[in-house]
Amino acid sequence: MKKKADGGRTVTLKDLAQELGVHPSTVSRVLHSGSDVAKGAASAATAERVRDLARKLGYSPDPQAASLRTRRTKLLGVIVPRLSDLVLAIMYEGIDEASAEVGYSAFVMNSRDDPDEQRRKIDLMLARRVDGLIIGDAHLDGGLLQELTDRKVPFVLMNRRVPGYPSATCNDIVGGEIVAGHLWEMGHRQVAVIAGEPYASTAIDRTAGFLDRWRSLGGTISDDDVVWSKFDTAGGREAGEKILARGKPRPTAIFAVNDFAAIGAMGALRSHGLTVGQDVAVVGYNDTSLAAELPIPLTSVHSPMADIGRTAVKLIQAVLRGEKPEPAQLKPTLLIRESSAARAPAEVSAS
Amino acid sequence: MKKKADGGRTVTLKDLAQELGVHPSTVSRVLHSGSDVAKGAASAATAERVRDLARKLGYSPDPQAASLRTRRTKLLGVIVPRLSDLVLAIMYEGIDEASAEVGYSAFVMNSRDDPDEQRRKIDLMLARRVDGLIIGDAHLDGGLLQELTDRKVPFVLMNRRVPGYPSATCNDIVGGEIVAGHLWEMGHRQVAVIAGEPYASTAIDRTAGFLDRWRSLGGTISDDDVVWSKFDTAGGREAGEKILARGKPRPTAIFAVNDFAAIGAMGALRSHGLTVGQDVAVVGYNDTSLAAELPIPLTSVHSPMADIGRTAVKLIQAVLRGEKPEPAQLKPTLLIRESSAARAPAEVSAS
DNA sequence: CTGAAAGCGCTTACAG
DNA sequence: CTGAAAGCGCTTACAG
Repeated sequence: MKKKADGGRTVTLKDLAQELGVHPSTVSRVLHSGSDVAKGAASAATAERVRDLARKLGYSPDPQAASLRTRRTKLLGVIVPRLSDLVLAIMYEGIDEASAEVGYSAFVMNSRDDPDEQRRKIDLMLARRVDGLIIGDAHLDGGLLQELTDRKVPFVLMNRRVPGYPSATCNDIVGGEIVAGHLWEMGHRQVAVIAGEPYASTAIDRTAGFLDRWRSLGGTISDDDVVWSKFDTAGGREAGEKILARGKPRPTAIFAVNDFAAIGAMGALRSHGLTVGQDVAVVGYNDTSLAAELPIPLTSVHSPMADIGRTAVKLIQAVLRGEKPEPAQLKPTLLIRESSAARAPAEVSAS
Repeated sequence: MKKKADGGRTVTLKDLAQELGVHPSTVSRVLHSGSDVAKGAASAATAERVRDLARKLGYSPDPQAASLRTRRTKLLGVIVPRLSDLVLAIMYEGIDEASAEVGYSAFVMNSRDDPDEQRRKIDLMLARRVDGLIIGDAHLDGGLLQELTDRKVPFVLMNRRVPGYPSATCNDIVGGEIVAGHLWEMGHRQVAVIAGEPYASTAIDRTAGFLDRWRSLGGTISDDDVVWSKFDTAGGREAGEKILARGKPRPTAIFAVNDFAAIGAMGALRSHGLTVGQDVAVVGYNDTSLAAELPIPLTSVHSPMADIGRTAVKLIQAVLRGEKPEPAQLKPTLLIRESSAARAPAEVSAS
């Protein structure tokens, strides 16, 4: 743990210099040179004495002082819709780890997907002088992003992408395609999609991937088979109710672009006396830790959430070095579980 | 949004002073005086000119520079077991909001309930020079806390308490009592507890509250009816399996001290062909957003998670003012749902 | 009411 | 190889 100098004060560079009888600048130089040799910073002997004492006294440099001088805070700002969304929480865990590894610290804030709040939170981050931003709640219209670009604020997107900007996401189009292939193969021909929020690329891409593949397999699916919804459980339940209330034969399978929405849909199905996995197949997305452990385990597209967060950190580092990194799209994989493991029921009556 | 000066540079105090033809210290004084009158800081006229220009140029003070001078960073460090634990994520949302309101910013880090990691993360926080710590993963043995006290690091506990230290928690003893009362009233006489991790006060208090009330109602419950477990879904499933495998009549009700563990237990029950809410009642704790929306809605003790986070911020502020605040115990309430709404089944065969 | 100075802890050219 | 100085942007007694 961090040690204090005798007086109870925190150890400073000056303390080290004084005790060693050298100039503070020498100490600083040594501590910034490669750890083995003191390449040009000081004699090998001096360097060793400096490093030994620093270790002994538990010296840790004051980051605010350093950043005042270097004009870099080693701080990253992260904006997410909600940290209580498990998906974003896990991405943030990836960010936190990866940024610590490269000497950065991260702040997170919630925007609740509200444009005013996004602005407000970004301002708070910039007021704290973060070196760069990781934006996990980008909206497809993207006016805000253009503004940030104009103002030369370094940022990358995570979780949701917007064409033209660096981003770390799951390849959601492929994810949607995989689900279509799976359900088609299981014999389903009547399906519905709980599509999420139309301003989010995750929703758009997963849905588009699904529809494209479905149609290319010869399937038919109409506009009212696609129900937009909130990403949470309540939103999924609502969408599920809507699907069952359309006065046309109910689908034999439902693809929800998010596990929580899928769980909500499972609830709606059960309220109507339907058994998930038997009467209606359900597939979710993200493979959150819950999916495998639900009473009826949920088939879900696994997306490498922590890796997406880690990748976002790599990308922002590149941006801070002045590069323009390509969007990274990480690979999804389907995990088939009880909720969609049975073949489609032979026929379906109007619900 | 933050404006830049003409040269693209960030606006500084000096810029303001220069443009107004006054001394930087005057600007600083004005900006720190109460917003209406410039009590002693400058003439009303000067004060107004300063404030107008500051607003016009979008001046925002450099926090690292200020903190270098004031020796306070307005930074709070928060340690949690896992941010991907919904309960902690919501508490953190409360912290984030409340600290922003008082001009603080918060960092979060995961300890995964590992003592070495707790130390490491605390060191990282202190290296960043946080003013104080909010610890959400305290272990009851508490050696670490004594150390922090000795080193005069300001901190408060949240979520889990340890006697003798300031903390913001749910009144978990009362929470456990309420559940015992409810299950007793519904006619249950054979019950089991999925108790969580024995190093966490949440687990200990909820279990103890339950057992005490249960016995005072005349109920009997033996040691092997209490199964310790991890707090997550997988842990709950395991514990559920263990309860069903004991070779004695299965309980008619299970109290899991955590919603996720409860969901896991529901899964285990279903695998054994049992229907939750009919064959076996299940009660969880925290009333996470999922509980109400599950296929079989889960009875759960609501704990005011966001409020607990907000309260922790209030407490740490008090500690930073040199006070010694009393532990705050927020009130739980029971929400009865389908998983425990039916009366206990009349008789139970060995499972 | 306002100015001038000192200094928080660090880093970084610049000398020598 | 090492020292000395300047300065990052701010705040805070201290004068006047």
